[in-house]
Amino acid sequence: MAQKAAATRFDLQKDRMLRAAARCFNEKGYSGSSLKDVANILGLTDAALYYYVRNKEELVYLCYQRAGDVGRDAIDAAIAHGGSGLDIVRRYIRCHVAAMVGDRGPIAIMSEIPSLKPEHRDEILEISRQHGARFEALLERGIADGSIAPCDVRMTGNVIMGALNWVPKWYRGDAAVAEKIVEEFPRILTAGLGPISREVDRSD
Amino acid sequence: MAQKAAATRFDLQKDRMLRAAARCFNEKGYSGSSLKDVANILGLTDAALYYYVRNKEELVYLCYQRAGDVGRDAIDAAIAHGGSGLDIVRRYIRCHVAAMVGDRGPIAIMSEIPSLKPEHRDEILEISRQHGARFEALLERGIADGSIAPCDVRMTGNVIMGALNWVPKWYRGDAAVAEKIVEEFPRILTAGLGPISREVDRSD
DNA sequence: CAAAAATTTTAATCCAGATTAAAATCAAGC
DNA sequence: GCTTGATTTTAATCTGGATTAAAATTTTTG
Repeated sequence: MAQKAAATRFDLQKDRMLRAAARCFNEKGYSGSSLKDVANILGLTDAALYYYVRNKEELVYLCYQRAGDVGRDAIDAAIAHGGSGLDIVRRYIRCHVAAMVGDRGPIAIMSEIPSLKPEHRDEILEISRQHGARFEALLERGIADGSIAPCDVRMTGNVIMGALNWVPKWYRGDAAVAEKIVEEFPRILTAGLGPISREVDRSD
Repeated sequence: MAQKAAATRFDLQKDRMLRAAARCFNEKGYSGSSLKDVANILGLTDAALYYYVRNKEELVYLCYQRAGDVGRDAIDAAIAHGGSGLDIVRRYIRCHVAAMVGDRGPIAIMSEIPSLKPEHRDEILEISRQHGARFEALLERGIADGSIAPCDVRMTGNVIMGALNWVPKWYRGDAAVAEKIVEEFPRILTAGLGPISREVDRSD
Protein backbone atom coordinates (compact mmCIF):
# COMPACT_ATOMS: atom_id res chain seq x y z
CA MET A 1 0.00 0.00 0.00
CA ALA A 2 3.02 2.26 0.10
CA GLN A 3 4.68 1.88 -3.29
CA LYS A 4 1.85 1.31 -5.76
CA ALA A 5 1.89 4.49 -7.85
CA ALA A 6 4.75 5.10 -10.30
CA ALA A 7 5.75 1.52 -11.28
CA THR A 8 8.00 2.95 -13.96
CA ARG A 9 10.53 0.76 -15.68
CA PHE A 10 13.30 2.31 -13.64
CA ASP A 11 11.62 1.43 -10.35
CA LEU A 12 10.93 -2.11 -11.47
CA GLN A 13 14.52 -2.73 -12.48
CA LYS A 14 15.80 -1.15 -9.33
CA ASP A 15 13.65 -3.45 -7.25
CA ARG A 16 14.84 -6.48 -9.20
CA MET A 17 18.37 -5.30 -8.52
CA LEU A 18 17.77 -5.04 -4.78
CA ARG A 19 16.36 -8.54 -4.65
CA ALA A 20 19.27 -9.90 -6.65
CA ALA A 21 21.67 -8.16 -4.30
CA ALA A 22 19.88 -9.50 -1.24
CA ARG A 23 20.04 -13.00 -2.64
CA CYS A 24 23.72 -12.62 -3.41
CA PHE A 25 24.61 -11.26 -0.02
CA ASN A 26 22.68 -14.01 1.75
CA GLU A 27 24.04 -16.83 -0.37
CA LYS A 28 27.62 -15.76 -0.99
CA GLY A 29 28.25 -13.43 1.91
CA TYR A 30 28.93 -9.75 1.56
CA SER A 31 32.61 -9.86 0.73
CA GLY A 32 31.98 -12.83 -1.54
CA SER A 33 29.50 -10.85 -3.63
CA SER A 34 30.95 -8.59 -6.28
CA LEU A 35 28.82 -6.15 -8.21
CA LYS A 36 29.51 -8.40 -11.17
CA ASP A 37 27.79 -11.28 -9.37
CA VAL A 38 24.73 -9.16 -8.71
CA ALA A 39 24.69 -7.86 -12.27
CA ASN A 40 25.01 -11.36 -13.72
CA ILE A 41 21.78 -12.43 -12.05
CA LEU A 42 20.05 -9.61 -13.89
CA GLY A 43 21.79 -10.32 -17.18
CA LEU A 44 23.62 -7.01 -16.91
CA THR A 45 27.13 -5.70 -16.65
CA ASP A 46 28.51 -4.54 -13.33
CA ALA A 47 28.81 -0.98 -14.55
CA ALA A 48 25.10 -0.88 -15.33
CA LEU A 49 24.26 -1.00 -11.64
CA TYR A 50 25.74 2.46 -11.25
CA TYR A 51 22.81 3.78 -13.18
CA TYR A 52 20.59 2.82 -10.25
CA VAL A 53 22.87 3.36 -7.33
CA ARG A 54 25.79 5.60 -6.44
CA ASN A 55 28.00 2.80 -5.16
CA LYS A 56 28.05 -0.59 -3.45
CA GLU A 57 27.50 0.93 -0.03
CA GLU A 58 24.26 2.47 -1.22
CA LEU A 59 23.19 -0.87 -2.65
CA VAL A 60 23.58 -2.47 0.76
CA TYR A 61 21.85 0.45 2.41
CA LEU A 62 18.83 0.12 0.14
CA CYS A 63 18.66 -3.62 0.77
CA TYR A 64 18.53 -2.97 4.49
CA GLN A 65 15.99 -0.23 4.10
CA ARG A 66 13.85 -2.66 2.18
CA ALA A 67 14.26 -5.25 4.93
CA GLY A 68 13.13 -2.63 7.41
CA ASP A 69 10.02 -1.89 5.38
CA VAL A 70 9.03 -5.54 5.41
CA GLY A 71 9.32 -5.71 9.18
CA ARG A 72 7.36 -2.52 9.67
CA ASP A 73 4.58 -3.65 7.34
CA ALA A 74 4.33 -6.95 9.19
CA ILE A 75 3.81 -5.23 12.53
CA ASP A 76 1.37 -2.78 10.99
CA ALA A 77 -0.68 -5.58 9.49
CA ALA A 78 -0.73 -7.54 12.74
CA ILE A 79 -1.85 -4.54 14.76
CA ALA A 80 -4.49 -3.62 12.20
CA HIS A 81 -5.98 -7.09 12.48
CA GLY A 82 -6.49 -6.68 16.20
CA GLY A 83 -7.01 -9.25 18.94
CA SER A 84 -5.22 -9.87 22.19
CA GLY A 85 -1.56 -8.95 22.63
CA LEU A 86 -0.59 -12.57 22.10
CA ASP A 87 -2.74 -12.76 18.98
CA ILE A 88 -0.99 -9.76 17.54
CA VAL A 89 2.46 -11.09 18.38
CA ARG A 90 1.62 -14.40 16.78
CA ARG A 91 0.22 -12.72 13.70
CA TYR A 92 3.20 -10.43 13.40
CA ILE A 93 5.54 -13.41 13.42
CA ARG A 94 3.47 -15.10 10.77
CA CYS A 95 3.29 -11.98 8.59
CA HIS A 96 6.98 -11.30 8.86
CA VAL A 97 8.18 -14.77 7.95
CA ALA A 98 5.53 -15.07 5.26
CA ALA A 99 6.82 -11.89 3.65
CA MET A 100 10.45 -12.99 3.91
CA VAL A 101 9.91 -16.36 2.28
CA GLY A 102 7.20 -15.10 -0.05
CA ASP A 103 6.72 -12.35 -2.57
CA ARG A 104 8.69 -9.75 -0.60
CA GLY A 105 11.78 -11.95 -0.47
CA PRO A 106 14.57 -12.45 -0.55
CA ILE A 107 15.35 -10.15 2.35
CA ALA A 108 18.97 -9.27 3.09
CA ILE A 109 20.23 -10.30 6.48
CA MET A 110 21.68 -7.22 8.15
CA SER A 111 25.23 -8.38 8.73
CA GLU A 112 27.06 -5.34 7.48
CA ILE A 113 25.33 -2.42 9.12
CA PRO A 114 28.61 -1.21 10.65
CA SER A 115 30.18 -0.92 7.22
CA LEU A 116 27.58 1.58 6.08
CA LYS A 117 28.51 5.22 5.98
CA PRO A 118 27.55 7.06 9.18
CA GLU A 119 24.32 8.66 7.99
CA HIS A 120 23.06 5.42 6.48
CA ARG A 121 24.23 3.37 9.40
CA ASP A 122 22.48 5.62 11.87
CA GLU A 123 19.28 5.55 9.87
CA ILE A 124 19.23 1.76 9.66
CA LEU A 125 20.10 1.39 13.32
CA GLU A 126 17.30 3.74 14.20
CA ILE A 127 14.86 1.71 12.11
CA SER A 128 16.00 -1.46 13.85
CA ARG A 129 15.75 0.12 17.25
CA GLN A 130 12.27 1.34 16.50
CA HIS A 131 11.15 -2.01 15.22
CA GLY A 132 12.43 -3.67 18.37
CA ALA A 133 10.67 -1.09 20.52
CA ARG A 134 7.39 -1.57 18.73
CA PHE A 135 7.64 -5.30 19.18
CA GLU A 136 8.38 -4.96 22.87
CA ALA A 137 5.33 -2.73 23.15
CA LEU A 138 3.26 -5.57 21.73
CA LEU A 139 4.59 -7.86 24.43
CA GLU A 140 3.71 -5.28 27.10
CA ARG A 141 0.25 -5.07 25.66
CA GLY A 142 -0.12 -8.82 25.92
CA ILE A 143 1.08 -8.77 29.50
CA ALA A 144 -1.37 -5.99 30.29
CA ASP A 145 -4.35 -7.85 28.83
CA GLY A 146 -3.31 -11.12 30.43
CA SER A 147 -2.69 -13.03 27.21
CA ILE A 148 1.08 -13.12 27.83
CA ALA A 149 2.69 -14.05 31.11
CA PRO A 150 4.87 -11.35 32.70
CA CYS A 151 8.38 -11.69 31.30
CA ASP A 152 11.54 -9.81 30.44
CA VAL A 153 10.33 -8.13 27.27
CA ARG A 154 13.81 -7.11 26.20
CA MET A 155 15.12 -10.67 26.25
CA THR A 156 11.94 -12.10 24.81
CA GLY A 157 12.21 -9.61 21.99
CA ASN A 158 15.81 -10.57 21.38
CA VAL A 159 14.92 -14.24 21.23
CA ILE A 160 12.10 -13.79 18.76
CA MET A 161 13.89 -11.23 16.59
CA GLY A 162 16.92 -13.49 16.48
CA ALA A 163 14.92 -16.45 15.27
CA LEU A 164 13.25 -14.29 12.60
CA ASN A 165 16.39 -12.52 11.47
CA TRP A 166 18.19 -15.80 11.01
CA VAL A 167 15.66 -17.17 8.54
CA PRO A 168 17.20 -15.63 5.41
CA LYS A 169 20.42 -17.33 6.44
CA TRP A 170 19.18 -20.83 5.81
CA TYR A 171 16.01 -20.49 3.74
CA ARG A 172 16.80 -21.15 0.10
CA GLY A 173 13.53 -20.71 -1.75
CA ASP A 174 11.97 -24.14 -1.33
CA ALA A 175 8.20 -23.56 -1.38
CA ALA A 176 7.43 -26.58 0.78
CA VAL A 177 9.81 -25.32 3.43
CA ALA A 178 8.31 -21.84 3.15
CA GLU A 179 4.91 -23.23 4.07
CA LYS A 180 6.31 -24.99 7.09
CA ILE A 181 8.04 -21.86 8.28
CA VAL A 182 4.86 -19.83 8.13
CA GLU A 183 2.97 -22.60 9.83
CA GLU A 184 5.45 -23.48 12.57
CA PHE A 185 7.31 -20.32 13.55
CA PRO A 186 4.37 -18.55 15.18
CA ARG A 187 3.51 -21.64 17.19
CA ILE A 188 7.01 -22.60 18.25
CA LEU A 189 7.88 -19.07 19.29
CA THR A 190 4.78 -18.54 21.40
CA ALA A 191 3.70 -21.98 22.64
CA GLY A 192 6.96 -23.46 23.95
CA LEU A 193 8.08 -27.06 23.85
CA GLY A 194 6.52 -28.75 26.84
CA PRO A 195 3.53 -31.05 26.30
CA ILE A 196 1.51 -29.13 28.92
CA SER A 197 1.51 -25.92 26.94
CA ARG A 198 -0.38 -27.48 24.05
CA GLU A 199 -3.72 -25.91 24.95
CA VAL A 200 -2.32 -22.42 24.47
CA ASP A 201 -2.25 -23.19 20.78
CA ARG A 202 -5.45 -21.38 19.85
CA SER A 203 -5.10 -19.08 16.85
CA ASP A 204 -6.90 -17.98 13.67
CA MET B 1 38.99 -30.46 28.55
CA ALA B 2 40.29 -30.43 25.01
CA GLN B 3 42.94 -27.68 24.95
CA LYS B 4 44.58 -27.71 28.35
CA ALA B 5 48.08 -29.05 27.58
CA ALA B 6 50.56 -26.84 25.66
CA ALA B 7 49.52 -23.31 26.72
CA THR B 8 52.61 -21.96 24.99
CA ARG B 9 53.00 -18.27 24.38
CA PHE B 10 52.21 -18.79 20.70
CA ASP B 11 48.91 -20.50 21.47
CA LEU B 12 47.93 -17.84 23.95
CA GLN B 13 48.58 -15.00 21.53
CA LYS B 14 46.82 -16.84 18.76
CA ASP B 15 43.76 -17.26 20.93
CA ARG B 16 43.81 -13.59 21.87
CA MET B 17 43.99 -12.83 18.17
CA LEU B 18 40.96 -14.98 17.38
CA ARG B 19 38.93 -13.27 20.07
CA ALA B 20 39.98 -9.85 18.85
CA ALA B 21 39.02 -10.84 15.33
CA ALA B 22 35.66 -12.18 16.45
CA ARG B 23 34.95 -8.97 18.28
CA CYS B 24 35.95 -6.91 15.27
CA PHE B 25 33.85 -8.90 12.85
CA ASN B 26 30.81 -8.75 15.12
CA GLU B 27 31.13 -5.05 15.89
CA LYS B 28 32.35 -3.61 12.61
CA GLY B 29 31.18 -6.21 10.14
CA TYR B 30 33.47 -8.35 8.06
CA SER B 31 34.21 -5.91 5.28
CA GLY B 32 34.55 -3.13 7.82
CA SER B 33 37.26 -4.98 9.71
CA SER B 34 40.77 -4.66 8.33
CA LEU B 35 43.64 -6.71 9.67
CA LYS B 36 44.93 -3.43 11.00
CA ASP B 37 41.81 -3.07 13.15
CA VAL B 38 42.29 -6.54 14.60
CA ALA B 39 45.98 -5.93 15.17
CA ASN B 40 45.32 -2.61 16.89
CA ILE B 41 43.24 -4.30 19.55
CA LEU B 42 46.25 -6.46 20.35
CA GLY B 43 48.69 -3.57 20.22
CA LEU B 44 50.31 -5.07 17.16
CA THR B 45 50.92 -4.26 13.56
CA ASP B 46 48.79 -5.80 10.83
CA ALA B 47 51.75 -7.65 9.39
CA ALA B 48 52.33 -9.38 12.72
CA LEU B 49 49.13 -11.37 12.31
CA TYR B 50 50.71 -13.23 9.43
CA TYR B 51 52.96 -14.92 11.91
CA TYR B 52 49.90 -16.71 13.27
CA VAL B 53 47.82 -17.15 10.20
CA ARG B 54 48.39 -17.58 6.48
CA ASN B 55 45.84 -14.90 5.46
CA LYS B 56 42.59 -13.22 6.35
CA GLU B 57 40.52 -16.09 5.06
CA GLU B 58 42.23 -18.44 7.50
CA LEU B 59 41.60 -15.98 10.31
CA VAL B 60 37.88 -16.12 9.61
CA TYR B 61 38.02 -19.88 9.27
CA LEU B 62 39.64 -20.27 12.67
CA CYS B 63 37.09 -17.95 14.27
CA TYR B 64 34.31 -20.11 12.90
CA GLN B 65 36.04 -23.29 13.97
CA ARG B 66 36.26 -21.86 17.45
CA ALA B 67 32.56 -20.98 17.37
CA GLY B 68 31.86 -24.57 16.39
CA ASP B 69 33.86 -25.87 19.32
CA VAL B 70 31.84 -23.81 21.74
CA GLY B 71 28.59 -25.18 20.39
CA ARG B 72 29.84 -28.74 20.48
CA ASP B 73 31.09 -28.42 24.04
CA ALA B 74 27.74 -26.99 25.12
CA ILE B 75 25.85 -29.98 23.74
CA ASP B 76 28.38 -32.37 25.22
CA ALA B 77 28.06 -30.81 28.63
CA ALA B 78 24.27 -30.86 28.52
CA ILE B 79 24.15 -34.51 27.51
CA ALA B 80 26.70 -35.47 30.13
CA HIS B 81 24.54 -33.92 32.81
CA GLY B 82 21.61 -36.12 31.88
CA GLY B 83 17.90 -35.75 32.62
CA SER B 84 14.90 -35.75 30.33
CA GLY B 85 15.17 -34.64 26.72
CA LEU B 86 13.68 -31.29 27.66
CA ASP B 87 16.13 -30.94 30.54
CA ILE B 88 19.03 -31.51 28.19
CA VAL B 89 17.72 -29.07 25.62
CA ARG B 90 17.26 -26.44 28.28
CA ARG B 91 20.68 -27.04 29.69
CA TYR B 92 22.27 -26.96 26.27
CA ILE B 93 20.74 -23.56 25.59
CA ARG B 94 21.98 -22.30 28.92
CA CYS B 95 25.49 -23.67 28.39
CA HIS B 96 25.76 -22.29 24.90
CA VAL B 97 24.69 -18.75 25.71
CA ALA B 98 26.71 -18.79 28.92
CA ALA B 99 29.83 -19.66 26.95
CA MET B 100 29.13 -17.03 24.29
CA VAL B 101 28.66 -14.18 26.73
CA GLY B 102 31.22 -15.52 29.19
CA ASP B 103 34.81 -16.65 29.19
CA ARG B 104 34.62 -18.32 25.78
CA GLY B 105 33.43 -15.14 24.08
CA PRO B 106 33.30 -13.23 21.99
CA ILE B 107 32.13 -15.74 19.41
CA ALA B 108 32.11 -14.74 15.76
CA ILE B 109 28.75 -14.81 14.07
CA MET B 110 29.06 -16.98 10.96
CA SER B 111 28.07 -14.48 8.31
CA GLU B 112 30.81 -15.15 5.83
CA ILE B 113 30.95 -18.90 5.48
CA PRO B 114 30.42 -18.67 1.71
CA SER B 115 33.53 -16.52 1.34
CA LEU B 116 35.75 -19.22 2.79
CA LYS B 117 37.81 -21.29 0.44
CA PRO B 118 36.09 -24.53 -0.57
CA GLU B 119 37.85 -26.90 1.84
CA HIS B 120 37.32 -24.58 4.80
CA ARG B 121 33.79 -23.75 3.78
CA ASP B 122 32.87 -27.41 3.48
CA GLU B 123 34.41 -28.20 6.83
CA ILE B 124 32.54 -25.43 8.63
CA LEU B 125 29.29 -26.30 6.89
CA GLU B 126 29.73 -29.89 7.94
CA ILE B 127 30.31 -28.82 11.53
CA SER B 128 27.17 -26.68 11.42
CA ARG B 129 25.17 -29.46 9.86
CA GLN B 130 26.33 -31.87 12.48
CA HIS B 131 25.55 -29.51 15.32
CA GLY B 132 22.06 -29.02 13.96
CA ALA B 133 21.58 -32.76 13.63
CA ARG B 134 22.72 -33.39 17.18
CA PHE B 135 20.32 -30.77 18.47
CA GLU B 136 17.43 -32.25 16.52
CA ALA B 137 18.30 -35.61 18.03
CA LEU B 138 17.89 -34.06 21.46
CA LEU B 139 14.44 -32.90 20.49
CA GLU B 140 13.54 -36.39 19.25
CA ARG B 141 14.75 -37.77 22.52
CA GLY B 142 12.51 -35.40 24.41
CA ILE B 143 9.56 -36.36 22.25
CA ALA B 144 10.30 -40.02 22.85
CA ASP B 145 10.43 -39.66 26.62
CA GLY B 146 7.35 -37.43 26.68
CA SER B 147 9.06 -34.31 28.01
CA ILE B 148 8.61 -32.50 24.70
CA ALA B 149 5.41 -32.40 22.71
CA PRO B 150 5.60 -33.84 19.17
CA CYS B 151 6.71 -31.11 16.81
CA ASP B 152 8.55 -30.39 13.59
CA VAL B 153 12.09 -30.85 14.89
CA ARG B 154 13.66 -29.23 11.85
CA MET B 155 11.74 -25.99 12.29
CA THR B 156 12.08 -26.04 16.05
CA GLY B 157 15.80 -26.45 15.63
CA ASN B 158 15.91 -23.54 13.20
CA VAL B 159 14.03 -21.32 15.62
CA ILE B 160 16.27 -22.08 18.56
CA MET B 161 19.53 -22.00 16.62
CA GLY B 162 18.51 -18.69 15.09
CA ALA B 163 17.87 -17.12 18.45
CA LEU B 164 21.22 -18.40 19.75
CA ASN B 165 23.23 -17.48 16.69
CA TRP B 166 21.90 -13.96 16.76
CA VAL B 167 23.16 -13.24 20.27
CA PRO B 168 26.68 -12.14 19.29
CA LYS B 169 25.00 -9.64 16.99
CA TRP B 170 23.60 -7.51 19.78
CA TYR B 171 25.42 -8.57 22.93
CA ARG B 172 28.15 -6.06 23.71
CA GLY B 173 29.83 -7.34 26.87
CA ASP B 174 27.57 -5.90 29.55
CA ALA B 175 27.81 -8.31 32.48
CA ALA B 176 24.33 -7.51 33.78
CA VAL B 177 22.85 -8.29 30.39
CA ALA B 178 24.91 -11.48 30.21
CA GLU B 179 23.29 -12.73 33.38
CA LYS B 180 19.83 -12.03 32.04
CA ILE B 181 20.59 -13.87 28.82
CA VAL B 182 21.70 -16.97 30.67
CA GLU B 183 18.71 -16.76 32.92
CA GLU B 184 16.03 -15.98 30.36
CA PHE B 185 16.95 -17.67 27.10
CA PRO B 186 16.44 -21.24 28.27
CA ARG B 187 13.06 -20.40 29.72
CA ILE B 188 11.77 -18.27 26.87
CA LEU B 189 12.83 -20.81 24.27
CA THR B 190 11.23 -23.75 25.96
CA ALA B 191 8.30 -22.44 27.97
CA GLY B 192 6.51 -20.19 25.50
CA LEU B 193 4.69 -16.97 26.16
CA GLY B 194 1.22 -17.93 27.28
CA PRO B 195 0.32 -17.64 30.97
CA ILE B 196 -0.87 -21.25 31.00
CA SER B 197 2.50 -22.71 30.23
CA ARG B 198 4.04 -21.33 33.40
CA GLU B 199 4.07 -24.65 35.27
CA VAL B 200 6.41 -26.22 32.71
CA ASP B 201 9.06 -23.95 34.13
CA ARG B 202 10.76 -26.54 36.34
CA SER B 203 14.54 -26.64 36.02
CA ASP B 204 17.73 -27.00 38.07
C1' DC C 1 76.10 -13.11 28.70
C1' DA C 2 76.16 -14.87 23.89
C1' DA C 3 73.82 -17.34 20.43
C1' DA C 4 69.70 -19.04 18.56
C1' DA C 5 64.93 -19.01 18.10
C1' DA C 6 60.71 -16.60 18.27
C1' DT C 7 58.15 -12.54 17.45
C1' DT C 8 57.28 -8.04 15.49
C1' DT C 9 58.04 -4.09 12.49
C1' DT C 10 59.22 -1.41 8.41
C1' DA C 11 58.65 -0.53 3.92
C1' DA C 12 57.38 -2.13 -0.25
C1' DT C 13 54.39 -4.50 -3.67
C1' DC C 14 50.17 -6.29 -5.51
C1' DC C 15 45.63 -7.00 -6.96
C1' DA C 16 40.65 -7.92 -7.13
C1' DG C 17 37.02 -5.52 -7.48
C1' DA C 18 34.98 -0.79 -7.19
C1' DT C 19 34.48 3.14 -9.79
C1' DT C 20 34.33 6.37 -13.92
C1' DA C 21 33.83 8.44 -18.62
C1' DA C 22 32.61 8.11 -23.04
C1' DA C 23 30.51 5.61 -26.57
C1' DA C 24 26.87 2.48 -28.12
C1' DT C 25 22.24 0.74 -28.02
C1' DC C 26 17.50 0.81 -27.06
C1' DA C 27 12.60 2.58 -26.27
C1' DA C 28 9.09 5.83 -27.02
C1' DG C 29 6.79 9.79 -28.71
C1' DC C 30 5.92 12.58 -32.68
C1' DG D 1 11.86 6.63 -39.30
C1' DC D 2 13.83 10.40 -36.61
C1' DT D 3 15.02 12.52 -32.38
C1' DT D 4 15.47 12.60 -27.63
C1' DG D 5 16.13 10.66 -23.41
C1' DA D 6 16.82 6.37 -20.94
C1' DT D 7 19.61 2.42 -20.34
C1' DT D 8 23.66 -0.39 -20.99
C1' DT D 9 28.29 -1.51 -22.43
C1' DT D 10 33.21 -0.99 -23.30
C1' DA D 11 37.43 0.02 -21.79
C1' DA D 12 40.02 2.25 -18.71
C1' DT D 13 41.63 3.87 -14.15
C1' DC D 14 41.90 3.88 -9.23
C1' DT D 15 42.36 2.22 -4.61
C1' DG D 16 42.26 0.38 -0.02
C1' DG D 17 43.61 -3.09 2.25
C1' DA D 18 45.88 -7.73 1.81
C1' DT D 19 50.17 -9.64 1.33
C1' DT D 20 55.36 -10.23 1.32
C1' DA D 21 60.42 -9.92 2.31
C1' DA D 22 63.90 -8.42 4.87
C1' DA D 23 65.45 -6.17 8.87
C1' DA D 24 64.93 -5.20 13.78
C1' DT D 25 63.70 -6.53 18.24
C1' DT D 26 62.54 -9.41 21.92
C1' DT D 27 62.60 -13.81 24.34
C1' DT D 28 64.61 -18.08 25.49
C1' DT D 29 68.27 -21.19 26.29
C1' DG D 30 72.58 -23.07 27.42
